[in-house]
Amino acid sequence: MKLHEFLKVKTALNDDLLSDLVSKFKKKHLKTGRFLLRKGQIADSYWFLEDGFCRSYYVKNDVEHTVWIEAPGELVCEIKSLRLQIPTEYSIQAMEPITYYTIKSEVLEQLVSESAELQAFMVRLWETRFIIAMDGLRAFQTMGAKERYGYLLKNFPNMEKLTLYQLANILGITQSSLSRIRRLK
Amino acid sequence: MKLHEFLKVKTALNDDLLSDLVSKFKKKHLKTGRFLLRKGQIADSYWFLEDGFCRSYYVKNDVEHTVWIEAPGELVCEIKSLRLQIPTEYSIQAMEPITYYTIKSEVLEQLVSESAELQAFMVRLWETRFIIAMDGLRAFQTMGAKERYGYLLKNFPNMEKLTLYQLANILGITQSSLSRIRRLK
DNA sequence: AATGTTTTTTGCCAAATGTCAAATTCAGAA
DNA sequence: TTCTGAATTTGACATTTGGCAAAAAACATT
Repeated sequence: MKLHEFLKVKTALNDDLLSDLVSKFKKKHLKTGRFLLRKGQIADSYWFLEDGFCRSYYVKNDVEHTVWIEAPGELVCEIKSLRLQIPTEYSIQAMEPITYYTIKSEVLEQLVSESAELQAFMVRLWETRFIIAMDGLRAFQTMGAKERYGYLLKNFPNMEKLTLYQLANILGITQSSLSRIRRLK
Repeated sequence: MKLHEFLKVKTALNDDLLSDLVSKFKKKHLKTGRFLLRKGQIADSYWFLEDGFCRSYYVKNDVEHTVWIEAPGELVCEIKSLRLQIPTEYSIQAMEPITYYTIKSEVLEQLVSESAELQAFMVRLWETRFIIAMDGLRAFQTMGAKERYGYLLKNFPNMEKLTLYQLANILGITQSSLSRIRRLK
């Protein structure tokens, strides 16, 4: 079971606590195109993606902007909506049939508050996300589109899963620009 | 004492633990232009900025790129270098005479590991940073330079402290472009 | 006030990216 | 295979942004 492995590797929980934690998750499935979260909802869960990719997108002026891709083996959470209790600006959609485990945030956070190991895990989780986000920001601040494209592919090979249009969104450029960038390299 | 207030508000520590924690920080000062951290060093501390602003910048091809501004009342930490134990890519420089408190990461993290309240505080700290970073990423992905400029000023009025050149860096454009954007608005 | 330094603005032109639409390619369904 | 719809590429042209250097403005020092 991937969730079990994930938590075993990432936390220092003993087997009892680990099993207890895992048992609090519910296994679910989603067909291609269905949503883990839809714009306007208030997020109240964490999801562990076991299998299949999702993409997060943002809608502005009736246009979809894909902002990120969620890969199997990741603990996914729309923390802004969850923490501020505001409707989320994002939709998280299954790009293919997915298997995931879900846990309500109150349940997870109750467990977290009772376990130093789990708290440490959460700190690391958000630290790591923050580091990745800051590296991305710097890519926008200091690189042109071509260089950013190379950076993204090198560090996130998963991006190959996206359509040209979606990948261009993530790079902050148009699909025609990305197509031309590809041609020249 | 600003540090004391900061921790009192942000953590749910009782007065004893709070005072104990505060006592582990050392108060320091830095003159304008001096560094909290220099490129190539391995970060091993957290800093609480009590007074005065700093800027973080990144050097690429011998050119400085200001990437962010650190304001009084913030707990500052170069988490990538600290966590991965790699030389930092950033320099953090005092933009004016600053007063700050410093604590070694081992010391803080030891205390954190012993206190559920402090652990919760650290989780919130990095969650919040992550949210801000993701909003910034989305600004790059979905806005042009003009709109991004408006967004930045509205949400981070501190940016007024920066020179045109530094602000342009943060926006990912050149100073001449920013100057032109300003003229038109 | 005079001087020197830094910051900002501006002009000129080049390069990058955007917009829109049509052509082409690709992939799956029939 | 053939057909169909989606994805990608391409062309023509507009707009934005960059690079560079000089001019102008703002600031600080004497």
